Amino acid sequence: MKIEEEIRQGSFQSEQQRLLINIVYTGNQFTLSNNRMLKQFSITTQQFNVLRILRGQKGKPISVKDMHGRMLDSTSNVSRLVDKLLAKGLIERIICPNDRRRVELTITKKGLNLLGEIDALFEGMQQAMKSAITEEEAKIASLILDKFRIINQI
Amino acid sequence: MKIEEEIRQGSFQSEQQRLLINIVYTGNQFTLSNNRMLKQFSITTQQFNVLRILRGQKGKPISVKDMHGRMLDSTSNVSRLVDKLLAKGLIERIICPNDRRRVELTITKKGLNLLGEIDALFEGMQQAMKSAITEEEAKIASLILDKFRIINQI
DNA sequence: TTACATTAAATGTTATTACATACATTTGTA
DNA sequence: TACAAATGTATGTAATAACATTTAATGTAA
Repeated sequence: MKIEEEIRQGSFQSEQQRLLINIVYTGNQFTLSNNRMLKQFSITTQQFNVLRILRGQKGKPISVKDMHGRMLDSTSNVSRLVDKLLAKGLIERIICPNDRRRVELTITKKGLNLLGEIDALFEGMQQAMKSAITEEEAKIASLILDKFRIINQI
Repeated sequence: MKIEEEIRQGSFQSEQQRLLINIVYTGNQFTLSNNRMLKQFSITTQQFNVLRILRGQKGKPISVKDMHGRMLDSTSNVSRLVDKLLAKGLIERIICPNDRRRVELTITKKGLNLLGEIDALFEGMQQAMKSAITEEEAKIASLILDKFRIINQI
């Protein structure tokens, strides 16, 4: 469905404005759908993102600050996300001996196992995405979004 | 900057996966930037959206339910947004005489004036968007996003 | 008409956001 | 060494989000 049908808006000031609304709307939908999917595993999207970044580190620890820089939602409070994940035994938290201000994070086996379970569910979404648009279309859209993002720097 | 540089992620499972991350990240950035811009007018992005939908009605009232269906963030609690906007005198709220369950909303002159002030500020963003990407690019990206959104229906 | 289902809006509740601020540690410089 | 500035993390907070539930009005069928 076209974005103007989804939100029942007749017209936009410009195609660029329409795209802006489309991005925000589509992003919100994905986030919401992800939240619901992850609820059965008792974690939030943000916690899931922390876990995935840690898995991507392949054992190499990462500081709270660096984790923050890599998250999709730059306002997220990593300290508190870490608290939650620690309480569930999904990550480990070690104060860096060289610089005692720093806190290094790693994922536990339990965390990896949880991600493994979730991966299976996300396979379906991977397939759905591939049947919705081609690889070429995805590349084109990503390039346009990359350029479009500069308007935030104002 | 490319999305993989923004979030310092080396690679993605697929181009479609990369686009998904790109949409969510870009949408979050816009929302955040909007929130900050609107703060000087003491309204939130959601309240702003309600006001804009009401202005688009050109005087024709809209119910809380229909307002909900047209919002970008489908989880927003319109009743409470209405409370806030009412308290500021930006909208009016009338119980529908034909169906007393329904509540009809309209924007006040004060609300229209506020939108007018904000419009001026958004002009700059409109220009920035137009210099970032062409009309053609915006159309192409919107079409791809429209197709991509079907993956949420799973 | 009565009983029950359905619809529209409001309200309750708990967790999370979006900041601001504080705290501890380290760095740079005289 | 002393000491201000900078850095990394944690905490305080008021507002908001994400539901679940409730209230009130209407629709519908026996």
